Amino acid sequence: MAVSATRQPLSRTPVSDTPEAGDAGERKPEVPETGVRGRTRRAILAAAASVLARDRGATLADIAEAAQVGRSTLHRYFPDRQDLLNATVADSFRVVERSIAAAAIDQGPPLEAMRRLITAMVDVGDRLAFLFGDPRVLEESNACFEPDTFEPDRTVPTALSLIERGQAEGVFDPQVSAEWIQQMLYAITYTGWEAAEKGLLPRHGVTSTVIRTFENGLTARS
Amino acid sequence: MAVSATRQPLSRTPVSDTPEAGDAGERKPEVPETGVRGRTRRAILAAAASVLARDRGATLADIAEAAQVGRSTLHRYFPDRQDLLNATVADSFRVVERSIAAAAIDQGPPLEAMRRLITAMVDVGDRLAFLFGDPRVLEESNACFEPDTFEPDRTVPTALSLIERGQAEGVFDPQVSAEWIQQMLYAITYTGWEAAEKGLLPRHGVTSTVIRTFENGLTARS
DNA sequence: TCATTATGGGACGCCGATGTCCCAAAAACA
DNA sequence: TGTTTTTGGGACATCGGCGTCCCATAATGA
Repeated sequence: MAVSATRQPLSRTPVSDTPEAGDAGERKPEVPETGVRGRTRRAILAAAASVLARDRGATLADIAEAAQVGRSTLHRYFPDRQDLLNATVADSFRVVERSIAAAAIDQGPPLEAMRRLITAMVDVGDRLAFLFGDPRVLEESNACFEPDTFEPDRTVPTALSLIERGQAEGVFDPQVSAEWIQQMLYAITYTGWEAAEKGLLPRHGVTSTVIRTFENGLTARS
Repeated sequence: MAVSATRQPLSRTPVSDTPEAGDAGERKPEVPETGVRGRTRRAILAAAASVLARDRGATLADIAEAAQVGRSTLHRYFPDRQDLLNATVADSFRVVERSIAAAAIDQGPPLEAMRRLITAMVDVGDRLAFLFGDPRVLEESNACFEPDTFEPDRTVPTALSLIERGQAEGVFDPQVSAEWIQQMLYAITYTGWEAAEKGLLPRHGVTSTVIRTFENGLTARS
């Protein structure tokens, strides 16, 4: 993995690259994205995230096959490999953000909020694995983020803010940096996802195990 | 990363592919591996582990450059990319095993043994990052391991045995599987190495932070 | 049913990484 | 110093993934 969530990327807002969503940004005089196109597009994006999460360096043919789509069709939607990568990053961000937003981690006791956050993260495990599994995925797609469009406040409450709030309230370990806790949050979640992936952990047990490890570590509680 | 330490690979013994070490296995009628050859060979292997740990998919030219060696020289020592990969895996195993062996994790209280183990693992962080950073690295080099040469008993005491011993003595969490603890052991160590790698954590603080997180998790202790 | 749109697969050229070969220069050794 | 070993870099062919183009076919929808 790498689980490198530097620069709390969840607080960055991707440049409008989501055609089917709101059309606030620029003119979209292209085909109004009929239902068919939207469906194939989403299928490709989902397949890309899923395949790349399990195998970085997967070929475009692999992704097309996973999406049950011809390689030409894939190229028709995403001319470049980089285009596909950027779009998949942006799409995965939206999926993850939506899941996290539903957890309302800025409300309630930090410990419970963290449990909701972990649950939300495990739910979108493959997207997280894609986004943070390889540091380069994010770095290379950084180009598609507008450095000016920083709106860290108007965005989804970040994990980091929850961590800092928890530390301030004496719930999370104040001896280590908030960034470390964030890194470990991703690392533990990723490990849980991976363990389930290879059958080492039952799917339904991932969340509780991750939460348990996050809160107690790996020694026995007295 | 991936931190996939399935099948407790540290208990497997690679097929004799270490020319400069003992010559117990087979006839080695080749050049008796003079000092020069040994040094360049080790330089290449170290560079390969280091570079590949930080960038899977690094090119052979990258590795040669990092080893301060011409690309032809690299090919002279390792004709194939796969050859280099296998040799680097075997070499990294030896380095890691040696470091772990020095920790004598089969002696003393489990908690202290674990602290020594973590210290030893952090010391060879880049080797671990190479070995477990990408599940495929190990899978693909599995071919160079003799399935018959299984000697799980005569080998270095494994982390798993320490974990099981600790669980039996009520020191490590008995509610989760030993395999999960092992996975997390690699994951936390890897995260610490990576954090230091990107300057997020001071080098000297990695070990203590990893130990702290392993033992206590990320919530504040009462 | 008919026109439009989307799809899949094949053919092709391109390019970077790989692996091989060769030779002159540098280093090691006697 | 002279011989042998080792090295680095260039030249070359190969291979696989990528990106483009084209066309017959299937799906959509009016």
